Amino acid sequence: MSTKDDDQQALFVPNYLLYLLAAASEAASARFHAHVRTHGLRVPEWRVLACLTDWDGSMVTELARYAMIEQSRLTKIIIQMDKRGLVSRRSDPEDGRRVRVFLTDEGRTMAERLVADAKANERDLLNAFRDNTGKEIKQTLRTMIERLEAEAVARPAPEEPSRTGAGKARSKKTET
Amino acid sequence: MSTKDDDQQALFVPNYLLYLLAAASEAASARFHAHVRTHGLRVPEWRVLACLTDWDGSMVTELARYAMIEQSRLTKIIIQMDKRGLVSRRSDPEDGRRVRVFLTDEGRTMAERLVADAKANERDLLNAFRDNTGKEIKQTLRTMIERLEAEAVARPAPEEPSRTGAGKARSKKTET
DNA sequence: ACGGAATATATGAAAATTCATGTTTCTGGC
DNA sequence: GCCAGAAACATGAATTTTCATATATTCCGT
Repeated sequence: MSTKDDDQQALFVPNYLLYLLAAASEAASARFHAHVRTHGLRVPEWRVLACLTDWDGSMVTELARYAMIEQSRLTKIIIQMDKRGLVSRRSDPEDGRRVRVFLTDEGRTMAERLVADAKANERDLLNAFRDNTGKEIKQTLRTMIERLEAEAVARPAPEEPSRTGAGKARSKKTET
Repeated sequence: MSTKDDDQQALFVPNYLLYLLAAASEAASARFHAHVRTHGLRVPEWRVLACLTDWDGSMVTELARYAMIEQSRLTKIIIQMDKRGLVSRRSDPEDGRRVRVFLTDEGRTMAERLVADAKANERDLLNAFRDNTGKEIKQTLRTMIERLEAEAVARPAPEEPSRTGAGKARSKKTET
């Protein structure tokens, strides 16, 4: 027993919280993300559609936060989705700087179908962890996120890049 | 009360398991990832270093699995890290196809420092959830990953792209 | 009403990532 | 030993993503 894949005795990675979170997220999402791709959408696009089912007409910046996509990137994705007819962009009459994003009929159709699929998939997932593993996982994660985000604004992270001087952060374009 | 940020009553996204997992992962990692960048490393590079502290000398394919990075991408990242002197690549004498990756002294120094920082950061995180939120979170995630990966090999995901025929998956390069 | 500071998005160029496929090196029969 | 097929990496071209900044509006204080 235990010839392959180490017994991960005192290994760092397999027991590191951030790794476990990332790996769990990946593992749990893999199947559905593949499903999304069969519909001709990339994951970020699916996220946009999903967010719009909840917050149709929200502005780019908001959408970026909801969908966890950086603003500049989201702008480009939205422009593509617009050309493709999944969403429409209209500048806010109240504030000319803002661009509000709406689902088109086609976009809504696709969004609603995928959300339904997502819910079904989620049911299966939670079901597989019926015992207790998945029992309070959602609440746990919610609490986790809340606290972390609250802390993020409260304690905006220090700097301290160098310690011994060996690992000098290279300001983007140094060397090569 | 509840003017901003909705009461997320029956909203989909804020209660969707896959969203919660991704968001929790992001929120939990944000600070440390920023720390990593101040050391002139990108997240994937940090992952490689971390994995090598556990599995120094592993082959590219293994490393890719451990670090959750696609092979082709990892190859490119490793080549860069090699040039930069963080790792060294040597073809396996036992099997010429394989390329084994090792930490250089410099790489090990940086890796060990960051792993120490990561552990300290993890302590803080788990500490902040001392109550019970973070109590069994790790075990929960571990179980989750195990089951999901087991299931992934057992039930290799079906196909079923179209349902009504509306959302035809576009095979990469169809339409502009 | 004016100018400076904020906000909200858009953009461009450089770098990274993806996908499909090419190479090279083993493996297992025959 | 020889060969088809598999395995492990590397590559190239097309796309995406990133980062820094430009642009356009709105806000505010005076």
